[in-house]
Amino acid sequence: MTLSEENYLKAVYHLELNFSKGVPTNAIAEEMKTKASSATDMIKRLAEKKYLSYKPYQGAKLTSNGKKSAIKVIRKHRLWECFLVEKLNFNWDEVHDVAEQLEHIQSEKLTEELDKFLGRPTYDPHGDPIPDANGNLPKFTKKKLSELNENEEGICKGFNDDSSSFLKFLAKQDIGLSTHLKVTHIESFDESMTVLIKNKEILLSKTATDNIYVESKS
Amino acid sequence: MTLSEENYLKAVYHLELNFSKGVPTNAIAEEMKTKASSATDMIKRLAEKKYLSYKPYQGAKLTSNGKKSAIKVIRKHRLWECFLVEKLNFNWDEVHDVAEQLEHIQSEKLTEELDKFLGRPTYDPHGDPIPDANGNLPKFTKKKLSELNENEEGICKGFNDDSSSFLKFLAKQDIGLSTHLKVTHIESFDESMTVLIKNKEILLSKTATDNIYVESKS
DNA sequence: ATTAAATTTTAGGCAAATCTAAATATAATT
DNA sequence: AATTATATTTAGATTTGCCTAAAATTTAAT
Repeated sequence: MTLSEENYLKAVYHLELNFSKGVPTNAIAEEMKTKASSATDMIKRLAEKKYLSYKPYQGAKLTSNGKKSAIKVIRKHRLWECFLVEKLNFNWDEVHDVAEQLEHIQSEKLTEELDKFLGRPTYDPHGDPIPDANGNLPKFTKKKLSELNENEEGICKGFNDDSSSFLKFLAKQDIGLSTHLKVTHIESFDESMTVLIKNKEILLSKTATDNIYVESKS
Repeated sequence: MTLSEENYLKAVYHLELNFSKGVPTNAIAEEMKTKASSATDMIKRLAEKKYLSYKPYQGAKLTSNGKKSAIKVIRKHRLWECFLVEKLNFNWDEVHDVAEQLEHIQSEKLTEELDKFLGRPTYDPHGDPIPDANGNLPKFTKKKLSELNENEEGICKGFNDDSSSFLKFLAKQDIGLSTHLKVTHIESFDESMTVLIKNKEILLSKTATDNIYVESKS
């Protein structure tokens, strides 16, 4: 499989979350930052190679084979992101471009040893789950903090905004991955939230709670 | 610069050690496992881009620019080899193919942080010197153990044979990177060597001493 | 020095991945 | 339902990197 084919598979995989009954050519083209005609060409090739099923004008769907390949790439991407952040002092917002390159390195042994070296992480620095060697995702429904109700608790599992100002804000409030938190109050008029973190009560705006992902107890 | 261009530059760099007055097209083609006509094509492109100078039928020579680019790739290759061996439990003879892929990852920060993470190594697991960020090689004239005279000492800096039988042999004799050794006797009729390693005298065949590199005191 | 052998280059083609422009099919609107 | 707009596909070109076969050049040998 070529590098470009891998990238297309990944794109289709991500898009299937929003287009469950066939991913439109245009959506793929947009995701790949290319033209629809180029996307058509590639879709045809991937269909020929049985990575996806495709009928003209009806969009594309990954086969189980295609899905498996996509997940392999995603696994590598997220493992490398962990490596970059935890071992090489990268910030969350710096890892993506490099991980986009590293995810295409072909070596079963490398992936396996990297996984081991990192202590078999289950989430990447953005809080996205890392598939295991068999392609199984940890069953974890990512939920926005803003979706929790009063008195519900959760464990912080990721963030949706990588801007350095947001990161600084989080650091100041002492919020990080796997931080435990409990919603003590929700202000109805602006949906701001009072949250208990490490025995301290903190007020978070709706904008903030929309960008924090938690794993909820309930 | 494309991946293929980088590989050609690296090939020419290595070949210049043997062909100081212009690297023949055929040598490049052989090194790249491709045909002479393909090599000609690429040489022309690299010449156009000022990575090397080239006159038809006269072979190729790297420009200072081309040399700099080649050294950058080599630096990354050797750093990754260190990483694979020291952190991910690869054996010396397993690293090459993966390092061939990793050497093309583009990220100044990645290279710099990897170097730091590894403790700024100066030699890779094969004993080859690692250029620093400015392209400077540690001044170390690689010498075969077989080139030492009686009573000379040296520090083991690399091996030329990656076969697992040779590696096992080395392990059994307790010879590794940076092992100190002293030549106590050379048998003139077969050039076998008696070597003092960690207070033990060991007999090594010419075949063995030809494949062990040392940094000599003198 | 002429011929023979080896090396190198040119010419013409092919596959991957992209593009623009034109044609076709589907969806939306009046 | 006919028309307009949007989405998708096709057709034809381009670039990179490779190939084979033929032509040209250099080197070696008689």
